[in-house]
Amino acid sequence: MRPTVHDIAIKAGVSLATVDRVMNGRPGVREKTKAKVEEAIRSLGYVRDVAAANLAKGRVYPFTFILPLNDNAFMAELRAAVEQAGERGRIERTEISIIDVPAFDGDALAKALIAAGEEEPAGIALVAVDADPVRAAVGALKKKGIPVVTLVSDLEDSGRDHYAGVDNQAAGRTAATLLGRFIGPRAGRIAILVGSLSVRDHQNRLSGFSEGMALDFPNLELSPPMEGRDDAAVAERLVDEALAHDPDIIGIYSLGAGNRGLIAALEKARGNGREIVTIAHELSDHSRTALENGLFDAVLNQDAGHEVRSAIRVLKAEADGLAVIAAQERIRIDIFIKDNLP
Amino acid sequence: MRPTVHDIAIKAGVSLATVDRVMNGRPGVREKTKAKVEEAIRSLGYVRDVAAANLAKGRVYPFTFILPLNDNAFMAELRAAVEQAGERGRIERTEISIIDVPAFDGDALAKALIAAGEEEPAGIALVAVDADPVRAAVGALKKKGIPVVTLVSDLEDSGRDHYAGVDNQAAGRTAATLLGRFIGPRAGRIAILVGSLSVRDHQNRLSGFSEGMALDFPNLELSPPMEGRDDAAVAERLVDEALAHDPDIIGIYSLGAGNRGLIAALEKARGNGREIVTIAHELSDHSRTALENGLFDAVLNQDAGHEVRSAIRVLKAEADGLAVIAAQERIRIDIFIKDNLP
DNA sequence: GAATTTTTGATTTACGTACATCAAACAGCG
DNA sequence: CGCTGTTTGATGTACGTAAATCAAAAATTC
Repeated sequence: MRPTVHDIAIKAGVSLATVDRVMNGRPGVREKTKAKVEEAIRSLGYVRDVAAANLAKGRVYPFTFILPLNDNAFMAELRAAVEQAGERGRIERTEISIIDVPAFDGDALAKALIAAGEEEPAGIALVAVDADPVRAAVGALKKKGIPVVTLVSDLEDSGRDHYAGVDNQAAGRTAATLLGRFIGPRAGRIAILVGSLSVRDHQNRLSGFSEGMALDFPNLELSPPMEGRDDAAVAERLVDEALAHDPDIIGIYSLGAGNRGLIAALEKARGNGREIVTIAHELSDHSRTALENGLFDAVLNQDAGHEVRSAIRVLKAEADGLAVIAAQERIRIDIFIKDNLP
Repeated sequence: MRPTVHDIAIKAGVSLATVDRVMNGRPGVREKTKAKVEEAIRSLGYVRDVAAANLAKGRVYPFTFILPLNDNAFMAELRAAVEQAGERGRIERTEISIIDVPAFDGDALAKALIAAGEEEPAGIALVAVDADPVRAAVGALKKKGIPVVTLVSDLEDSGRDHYAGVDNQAAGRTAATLLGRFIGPRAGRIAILVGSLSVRDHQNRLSGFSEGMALDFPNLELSPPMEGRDDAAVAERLVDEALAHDPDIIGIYSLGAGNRGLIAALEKARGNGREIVTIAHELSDHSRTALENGLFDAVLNQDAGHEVRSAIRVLKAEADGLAVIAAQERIRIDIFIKDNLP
């Protein structure tokens, strides 16, 4: 049977109260006694029953998630994941509230952060926009002692406690390798569709992709990136134009959202007898279908659910002043092709 | 504040005892009263505090895992995952014991299953070997009412409750697509290295691979599969011989374990100026290094930790007579290339 | 309407931990 | 030695649920 605080008390030859004092860092215990208790804990291999502890504490963790009002599938999934976590939160004693902000708008995000801080939550998660007001707002939150984690898109030099998202540089390199190898020895040009270069994740993907391409595939040349603002209509127009004006385009890397528009453009291209090797990001109903019918050759994905759960774990740990096992919180870059769709 | 059983009792105008009777299916409650209570539960949105419930029940779930004595990295990882789950089990109130059996030995496995059943555990997980005695043993366990899940390798028509592992047919197809596309339009022959065709997972991978190859890559011909018994030395010899005798081999699909031997053979081939496009299974230190230095082009992986945790979740649900959300328990086929290593 | 059975209520204990309070034992000091 | 302050013990309550017991009330049967 698993040891309890009672067993510790007996083993250490002290009272329950003293064990409690040691375990919860309360004052009034001599060093010698403390050592005895800690020795007993070690030798019995005691681990605190977290469920019982939480039950006794009755503590709840109010967390605030700040999400961009983006109508693409990935953000919808992310939002759903947060909401789901909120429901399950009743069990994990978290209480999650969501604040919406316009997408790609640093000032609005900074304002939202400050407002969120007023409520003194136990932690804040945000999808960062790379802008100085945001950096400042995060700094202010940290000064107030509120744990902050960035979600999906990071913000360097902001003092955030953790980044719950994929290594986007690596994601870009992954895309480069797959695209280059799928295309093979042919020479040609690659079009790049980004959402916005004002978010770190897109910047990093682009840089990783360019780096990987330059290194391994001299036969392929990159066109300057097109900014689609994660909007299907804009993306469709941009891709249409690019394909029309440049017959040498034989591959596309779409590193943002707005896959619907890209798919529409690719369908037209296929109608004209043109096959373009394409790699996109984020698995959704649309991108899944595109994989199945061969319009997309691969999709790189980050699991929104994993990211949200990781963010919550980290926020909780920070709130409790516990250490975070970084390796355990690493979010994987999933590669999907038509054959390994989940 | 979250509603408790007390709130339910008040809302329904009954006593706590009656609420308890309804919630735990105890007898002695009129239909009308039961309906009142259930209505209160619904309207208040009550969800049982699982942590508190488990605490009160003090129930433990003794589970038995039967694992093959295989010295390859994947099985070691699987074993480690089970052991880790065992330690964490103190919290989740599971008590996991491991039974070792010789690898690929149906009779030994069947015997172990019967012995495990004698102990009347709350559930049994096994890495199945495709043999009739095993099927019979599983059937006997089910007749005794013991939940059984297969792990990593499935066993059809055995009555097992669940399979916690990847879709190996799909994994084989995935390998075919990647290998075919990486090779490109060149013609040549593909060598196939299997562990043993007496386990379902290897059978299924092979069949998926053959199917995918035949369908999409007529330029590539398959050599008959070589059985390496997941042993590094055997694998090395087989691959050496194959490469020596057949200069047309331009790709290898290794669908079992024993990557060390394969890597050794590939290194020799590279020394002779021969580059072979290679896809293997299971991410380990060896295969990771092989990816990094280009000996492997892709590695397909199943996350042993996920599989074990899924198996435990399912066993627990079965033991409690709860439904399993199959979609949630699907194990993904991870694709790794040099750029997205975790 | 009395006897019987079924249903419900009231109350208690337990799970493992957190936290508070009060009393007792102890140490150090002049 | 008595005084002060520190350390420890003893004890109780709480968290939300499970499970049991016994008494009381209601419904059913004859």
